[in-house]
Amino acid sequence: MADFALLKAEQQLLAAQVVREGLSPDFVPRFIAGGDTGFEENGTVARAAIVILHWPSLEMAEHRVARVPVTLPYVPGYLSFRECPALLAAWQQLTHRPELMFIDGHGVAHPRGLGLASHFGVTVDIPVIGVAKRRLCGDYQALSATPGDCQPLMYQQRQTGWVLRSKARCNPLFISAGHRVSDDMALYWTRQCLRGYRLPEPTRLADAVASQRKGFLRYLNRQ
DNA sequence: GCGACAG
DNA sequence: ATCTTGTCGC
Repeated sequence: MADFALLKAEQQLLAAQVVREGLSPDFVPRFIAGGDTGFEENGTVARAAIVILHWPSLEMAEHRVARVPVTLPYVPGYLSFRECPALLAAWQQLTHRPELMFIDGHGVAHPRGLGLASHFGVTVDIPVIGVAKRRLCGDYQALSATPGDCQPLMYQQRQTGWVLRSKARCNPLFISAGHRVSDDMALYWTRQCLRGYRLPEPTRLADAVASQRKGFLRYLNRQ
């Protein structure tokens, strides 16, 4: 079994390296990436997918998948140690260098400020935004039913991100800075990448690739 | 002690 | 995350 006390100490060291600012108002990326992880072989193998999209069209320019044996069980608060290896393997296969990336999971909206998006961000040192579908920690005021509405996510009297109603009749998204982005820019760019679905395009497409949705891969290989 | 708990 | 079809609601 893993030594979580040791992993906790490592998280604290990495968390100290997280930069919660970046992306000036005039920032214009050429490529935006999206990353997500799935599992196969009864959960013994992690399958990470990273997609590269053109900005502002958000059309896919590249997509890579990496399979890596799982070394740790899923334990809330320690997810990054489970998924980072596979994500890094996919990252090394890329031929494009994105200026911004979205990852399925929390950034600093984590008990020790080091969710997957922050862990990966600090490791590759590029701007990363965390997009989670569920809350890990923190509280927030109720959201209205209006699409686009948002509320700050608070944890121990500090804002750790935003809760965003990205689409009508859908559960909200939990947006947080991963690395080299501010809370506001994380929210801004997430909104910029929304195209009518609950998830922003980078994460939505990475999820489609990682989960190998039937018909999606066939769709990619055609045209 | 009890409840919460990303993917 | 994953095992899985149809079904109710907007």
